[in-house]
Amino acid sequence: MPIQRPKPIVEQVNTELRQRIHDRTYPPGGRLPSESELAQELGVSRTTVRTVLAKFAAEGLILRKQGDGTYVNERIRDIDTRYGGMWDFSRLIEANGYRPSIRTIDIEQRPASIEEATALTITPQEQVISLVRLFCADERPVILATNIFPATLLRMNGDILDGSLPIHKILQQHCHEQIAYAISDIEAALIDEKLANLLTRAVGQPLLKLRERFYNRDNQPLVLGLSFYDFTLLKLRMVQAWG
Amino acid sequence: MPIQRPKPIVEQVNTELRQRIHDRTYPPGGRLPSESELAQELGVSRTTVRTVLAKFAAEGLILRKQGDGTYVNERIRDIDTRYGGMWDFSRLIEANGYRPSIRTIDIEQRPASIEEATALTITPQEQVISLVRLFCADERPVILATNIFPATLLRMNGDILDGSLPIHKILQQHCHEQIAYAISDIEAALIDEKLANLLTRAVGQPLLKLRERFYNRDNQPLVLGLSFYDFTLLKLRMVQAWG
DNA sequence: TAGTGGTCTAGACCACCCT
DNA sequence: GGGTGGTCTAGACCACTAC
Repeated sequence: MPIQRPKPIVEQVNTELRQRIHDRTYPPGGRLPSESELAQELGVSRTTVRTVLAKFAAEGLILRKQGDGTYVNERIRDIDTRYGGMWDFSRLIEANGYRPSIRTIDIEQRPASIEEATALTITPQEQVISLVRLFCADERPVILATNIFPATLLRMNGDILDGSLPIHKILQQHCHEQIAYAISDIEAALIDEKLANLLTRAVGQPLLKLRERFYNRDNQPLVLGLSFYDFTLLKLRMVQAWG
Repeated sequence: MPIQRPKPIVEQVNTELRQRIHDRTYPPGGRLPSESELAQELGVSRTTVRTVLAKFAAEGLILRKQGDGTYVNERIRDIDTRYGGMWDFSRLIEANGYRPSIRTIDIEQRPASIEEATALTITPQEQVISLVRLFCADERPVILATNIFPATLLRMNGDILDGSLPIHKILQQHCHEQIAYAISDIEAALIDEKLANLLTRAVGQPLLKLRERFYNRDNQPLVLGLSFYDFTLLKLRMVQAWG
């Protein structure tokens, strides 16, 4: 396990310890070495180790007991808690034990609607890119996701969007924009005929509906997301740790 | 603003700075003093200030720009992002701008079902407490919440449960147990006749359904939660920050 | 009592943005 | 150049738990 100086040490320690938990070097329910031991072994300060362990504890991945030790949480070990879980549908599908694939249903450039223009702080005349994709788990459709962003964000105009990428990667690659945070509203909806067709489910059944807005560090709206989520195949699971 | 030594300094700084953002001492979109200035003014180390600011940044409450400064996120300022948001329904109702109230629908002691016993790691013969409550926003019913926990957890047997408390306070007060983390599954459901009656909504409309499991630091299951959530009145909103 | 995690400090150096 | 946030260190002291 070579710690390389040029890359942030905290990131390297994070990756290494996460790996050790995942590959059962530190078994489920088992105790980790003490912070001092880890610091010495990895050649970093105890503060650095604590930064990483604090992150794990916030995810519920480990349980820390003062005066005792740090233990791997066997209930969380296999849950991918990085990011909020909703950003990257492919990872979500993988975390549920399926093989992810993506079908691009539609991609078009058109003027923004009133609502879209308001949310993106542009004028209704301005052009937006609308990207509609179907995420599948083992070839079974589970999520229908629509993303809308201003066409002016596209740096390389002749470029063809890579529909296999998660939306934050598309922004990064095609627009040189970095997503800083997202606000998501979770709702429920009924399957209509169009959705039933795409998701191969029965009309009238309940679905999860996710409305998302993504912003960069300058608080500029980048993308809108509207997703329909078949929770019968895919668990939308959140872990919340106290403190 | 008196910083008292006996209580954790980080907590005091957290409270103070959160207050300043909330009461517009640092106005929406405005810039905070630099970390060094804050450290000096509050009489703490820069590390301590950074610990607090890192937490705010993770909630999306502030936006930090290297070489520039730290800014209040006007889009998040009024969103209560502490805890995951789903634990404390009364706070959730308040955060949406309503006055919360709670009606206890039913409270009983009975043997655990197979599923309950499995989830709580007890035997089906063992007794559980079932607490059904209706949370209202300005007297309008919005959440029907059922909590189930082993009767053996109750320390004071003659005691009457305080139905006005959030579940983690009940555990604390009546069982001397501290919730360390929770796992929540978010689903959608259709309103049936019973729900329609309690929530005064039409049969067949979609609802959010939350399945929650709460654990203590020893990874012992404490409580199960099953809640039906009327998202038309109450936004279930999550903020996810990148990094 | 020994060892663990919890708290907090002081300060070094770097990368980056502004003017 | 001067100030900002980003990274990292070494070490002190405390609170708690197990033995």
